[in-house]
Amino acid sequence: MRKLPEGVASGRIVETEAYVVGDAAGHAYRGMTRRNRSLFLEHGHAYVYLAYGSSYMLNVSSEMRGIGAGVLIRALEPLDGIPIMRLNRGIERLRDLARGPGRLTAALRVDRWLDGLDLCRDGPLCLGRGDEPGETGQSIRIGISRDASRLLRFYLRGSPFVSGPRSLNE
DNA sequence: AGTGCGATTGACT
DNA sequence: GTCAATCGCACTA
Repeated sequence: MRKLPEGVASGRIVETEAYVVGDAAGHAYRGMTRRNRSLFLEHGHAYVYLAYGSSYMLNVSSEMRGIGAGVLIRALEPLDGIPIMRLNRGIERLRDLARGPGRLTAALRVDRWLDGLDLCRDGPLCLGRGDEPGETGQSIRIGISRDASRLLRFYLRGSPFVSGPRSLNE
């Protein structure tokens, strides 16, 4: 759930990727740096960084304080504040509003200022209860070369709101 | 101080 | 399907 001056925007997380302890593809692999320090916060904190100079990525730290690991939030099924997301994205199509990690942060207007935020407490950005879990599929991660074969991407099976090629979403 | 490179996206053939 | 934009950061010297 994202709180903005115009109102609340929220949705159901339908796709994630895990970057686990000892993961060569994870940003925490070579220790703590200025950019990745939020990955080492207690589980449930936001790690936001800029990728490719234009897209923000939203992660949730997943281990105890001092251990670097996290989960990348890759796609959202928009539920509330859809007009707000449409304005933030500059497009109309519901399916594309938050399908992809960079699109998701754009739709929710998530940027570096939210880095380090506790997502389990009431605030400008927070996680809610997961009603309707649904059937989860598993695949390799997208855009990853190191540790490429690990099945650490999780998605809601059958959801039109997940990103990635069809071959990974069966 | 300089260099190389992405956990992507949107535009285009 | 292909491809370039874009910039903060980690790395080297």
